[in-house]
Amino acid sequence: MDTPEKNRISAVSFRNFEDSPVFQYINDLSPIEPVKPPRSDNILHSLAFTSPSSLFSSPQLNSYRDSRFSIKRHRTLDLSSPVVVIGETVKNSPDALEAVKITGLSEEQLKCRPARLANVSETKPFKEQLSLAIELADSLKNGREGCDSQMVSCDEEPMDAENEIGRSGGLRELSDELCRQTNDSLDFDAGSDGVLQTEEMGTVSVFGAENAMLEVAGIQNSEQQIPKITDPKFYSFASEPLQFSICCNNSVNVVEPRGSCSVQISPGAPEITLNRSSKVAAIASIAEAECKEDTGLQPSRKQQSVRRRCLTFDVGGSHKKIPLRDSTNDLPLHSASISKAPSPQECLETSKQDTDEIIPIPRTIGLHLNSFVNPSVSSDRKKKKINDDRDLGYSDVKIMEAPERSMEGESFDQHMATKNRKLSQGLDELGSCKRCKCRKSKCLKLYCDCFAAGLYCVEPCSCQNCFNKPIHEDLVIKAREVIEARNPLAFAPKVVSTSDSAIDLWDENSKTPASARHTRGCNCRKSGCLKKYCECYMMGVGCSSNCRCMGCKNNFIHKNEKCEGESDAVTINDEAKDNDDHADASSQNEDASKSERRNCVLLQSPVAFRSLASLRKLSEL
DNA sequence: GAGTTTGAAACT
DNA sequence: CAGTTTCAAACTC
Repeated sequence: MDTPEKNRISAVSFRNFEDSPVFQYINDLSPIEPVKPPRSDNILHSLAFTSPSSLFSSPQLNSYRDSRFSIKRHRTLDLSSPVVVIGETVKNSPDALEAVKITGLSEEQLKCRPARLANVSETKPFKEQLSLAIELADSLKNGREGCDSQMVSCDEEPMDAENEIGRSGGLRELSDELCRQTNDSLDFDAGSDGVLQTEEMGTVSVFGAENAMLEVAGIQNSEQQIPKITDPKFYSFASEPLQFSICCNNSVNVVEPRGSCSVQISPGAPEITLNRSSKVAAIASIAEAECKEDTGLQPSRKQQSVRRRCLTFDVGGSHKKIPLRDSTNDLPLHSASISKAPSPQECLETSKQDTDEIIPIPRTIGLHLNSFVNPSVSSDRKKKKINDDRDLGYSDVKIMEAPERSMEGESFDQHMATKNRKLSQGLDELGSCKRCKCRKSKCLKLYCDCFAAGLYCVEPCSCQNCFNKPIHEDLVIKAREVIEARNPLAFAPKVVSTSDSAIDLWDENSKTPASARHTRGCNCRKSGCLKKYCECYMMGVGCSSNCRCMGCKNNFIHKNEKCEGESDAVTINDEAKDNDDHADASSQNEDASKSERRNCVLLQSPVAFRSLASLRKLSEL
């Protein structure tokens, strides 16, 4: 607790930092700010369609996301806890890697609170600890080179330094970052998220999440690894002998298990510690999740539809296994799963009971749904990946073996095949794979269907020079920002209801969005809005007054008209337009009727279908 | 599969 | 804001 004596010590120790230019810089940074979740009244517009994930900033349904805590990412490296931990770790144990990673982890968490700095880092001067950290990170970086190619498959594209950081994962990232910290600015790139990345709206990026899982599995560097999972609400990670945990509720706990110290930085904060046995917990929980998925405990389609690019596995939310990812998708496929894990509250309780026992891992791992992709990838490849990992010294392949053991007679291949089928089905339902063929846009413009839909490109895509991949997450985000700056609604659903009630939107018999309309309308000139060049037609909605099309024959039914009367179904817009088209009326009417029937029967676009499915589900709630 | 058409997106 | 260019999907052969 904050006794006067402790405060006095803190104040004295803090002076060690004040002289540091680094600290001065940090001190000038803006404080961390919580991000308010979107209002629920955005549901109708956001849940549907191609609305992006948390990676993107467009409003979206937040039903399954814990809105209690969101962190706005700051592009700064926090030097408070990292230095402390590194200093302690270097001094006390060979678990240097943990310390380095902790350095990265704390980036998001602590915004340089002097009191914390003072309390925790009494053992070494700030500069000394920092230099130790840099030295350590450098040495570790050199030792990690061989792992990079295994961690992620390289893109054919050369990567810039920024991407390189993101690709290589936390260690190199951290090392580079640390070096940069000392050499020039303290700018900490938000995209270098190998170790930890939290995103706005409280999710963790795919990249960060998967790396987090790697670390949970202890895969990266065998014995030196610590269990680590990240959560915007609750970060906890540990090493021996130092155990270190950070809570977002203004607390930092440092536990020296050998009994030397236990520093409670902030009064009232729960003490959360993890140790290496957490790896066992991770493995067990992942295995459990694998089994559960096969027994049907998968998230509903509704959840999937809401969680697009980055699925979030929040505290209090349902648990969703993060599926394996194909190596061609840039990220490791092993251990790319997170499973049932208790809430932080449960974590606290468990850890209090016995920190040497299996410690639950805090949840909230985000994942791009595209990681579901590539169900066709053979399990042999996955196995090969595992073996490769093993050859590279990734010790905890148990994380993949666990489901095999748990399957009682079902082979690994069968298990994977079953899972892949399910993933494939889910993928099809969501229409997640756009299979773009972009050549020049780098898949970072709205030309790219994948990008426009808030999806990463995946293996089925035949795009060239693609940057719309998790390893280029920074670029994706930036591209997104640029586009949204130009048009804030660029990523908004293109089809929205014109009705007040979502229930009205869905014609159960005809599967028709009776009141759905393209928000911006089309501008077709030659296609008559009867080909898929026309976005209205593509989305399965009729042209409306929003459209500026010429010779429109996409005579959809307006909200007050009935579907059965196909021949009568003429929109107001069409009436005006049809005045220009009387010469071709007879043949066109036939086409129009076909179009209407088609529209009434099926929303051909997966996006539109998904959108309406979401609306229908919403109406059922 | 190559070439053409089309309209949205991007650019000026 | 309008005109032009770029782009990738849709379409045709």
